[in-house]
Amino acid sequence: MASSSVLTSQEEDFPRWYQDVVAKAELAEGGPVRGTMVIRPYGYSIWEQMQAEIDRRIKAAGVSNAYFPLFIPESYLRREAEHVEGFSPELAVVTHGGGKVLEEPVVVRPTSETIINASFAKWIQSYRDLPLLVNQWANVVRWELRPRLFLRTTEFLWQEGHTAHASEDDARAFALEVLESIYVRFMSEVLAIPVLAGRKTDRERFAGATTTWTTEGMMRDGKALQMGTSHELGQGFARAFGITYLDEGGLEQHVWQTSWGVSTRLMGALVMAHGDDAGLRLPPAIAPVQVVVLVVRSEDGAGDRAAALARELADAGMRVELDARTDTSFGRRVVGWELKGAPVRIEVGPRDLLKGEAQLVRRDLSTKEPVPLDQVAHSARQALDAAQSALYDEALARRQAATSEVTGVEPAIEAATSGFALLPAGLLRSGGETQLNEAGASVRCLVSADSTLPDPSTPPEDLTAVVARAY
RNA sequence: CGGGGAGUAGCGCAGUGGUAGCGCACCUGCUUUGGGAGCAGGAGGUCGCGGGUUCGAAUCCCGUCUCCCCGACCA
Repeated sequence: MASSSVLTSQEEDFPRWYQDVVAKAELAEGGPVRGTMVIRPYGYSIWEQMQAEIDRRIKAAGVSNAYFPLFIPESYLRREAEHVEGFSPELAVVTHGGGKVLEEPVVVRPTSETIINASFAKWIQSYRDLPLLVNQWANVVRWELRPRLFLRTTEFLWQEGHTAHASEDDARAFALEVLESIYVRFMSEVLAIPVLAGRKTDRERFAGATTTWTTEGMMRDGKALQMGTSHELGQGFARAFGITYLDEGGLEQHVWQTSWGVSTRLMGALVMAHGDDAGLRLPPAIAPVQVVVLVVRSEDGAGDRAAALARELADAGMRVELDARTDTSFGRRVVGWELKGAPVRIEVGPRDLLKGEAQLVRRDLSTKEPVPLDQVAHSARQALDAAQSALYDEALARRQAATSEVTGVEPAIEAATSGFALLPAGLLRSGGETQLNEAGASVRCLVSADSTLPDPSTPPEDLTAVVARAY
């Protein structure tokens, strides 16, 4: 009867709670090789929603999808010095193929800058070929010693965009457009997670980038999660791979590039930003099942009425599932849907029909209220809209309450034990960032004084450092 | 790589030399179904692997493999 023992409570042990939810909501489980992950059908359906939303936005920005090989010649990685140095500790290298030792080992892509830029070098001849805007949806492998489902796995799924531009300004503008118009908006409007958009410090910068822009979200335990990055790559890869074009004056120029990605880590963000002790709380915009119509008991026409309601809701454009199982108790089915985070539940039983109503339950608030049968579609739509903004508002209020302004490294470390610390970056001086790292915290990003995206030209020491513990 | 643990049913665990067990999950039947139902019956294990000691090993000894936790990098 008690539903309290379904999950470890967040307060008791947040990491354990996370593991419990991922397992019991049937999102994912570990694969046979350490660090690998089986994404289960329900988890994958959420990822598919994310993909659809992100893909639509990427295409709206003028980017085309393509696909590049999983295997990359090892020599490609070596062409950009900082890039190979950054990735070599986590590379999976294939040394045998077809029963023979390979003449040149191939690496399983940890990211695709090198192999994509080899193509770009062939495709780009003239300024008329620019900008070149390409994205791919793919799996990548980065060998992980301490894996956690969705957050850090050896193999993960992502989208990686790669672009080439005629000027540094064009490249920078595009990197920032992706960050703000695609990532920040997707995360806040669809995932209902408020994020801080800022610049990475040199220490946290992507291997091979000149500037890394990031979006950082706060999880319910006060820790930060990097949710997406957009890099300015400068001309490093262009020089390494000979990506040149003739400008309007007939002069040979190297292109300026960007790359940017979000991964299945977003699944972890979704779980940890909204979930509570009863399970997931999915924002309606991303929920595979927005409304579940639950038949309490099928007697006295309740089953038929529920099925009709489900059709009505689907016709009204909602993603609906009818749960008419009679071989499982009501309580078990309720707990199951709470674990899976369905935003709205419509309960229909004989007792309700006698009163001409159904029960509408909002997952985000745990409120249950009767709704006249002929108004269910209208009420469900309203509840979905309300839940979407309520989840965002709650997450934002939580972050604001757990963010404090500090004026020194020590107070920043203290504040980071429970949330974000805003520290004038000039106060970090030489050893500040190291001191933070030794204490288990880090500079998640640099933002302007009002916590908005900083102007690219502002020197780091004039910005505000967001300090937190991070996943 | 340094330190600390663990390998027994799908999952979680108990079992210090004498017939392989418990909870959950699973199967069958009946009663149930308005917040993880009850009863009865049932299926499921080369006890990580190899060797040794012993009348007899999940248990003791030797070896070996794997996994997990804590310390440096990463979407």
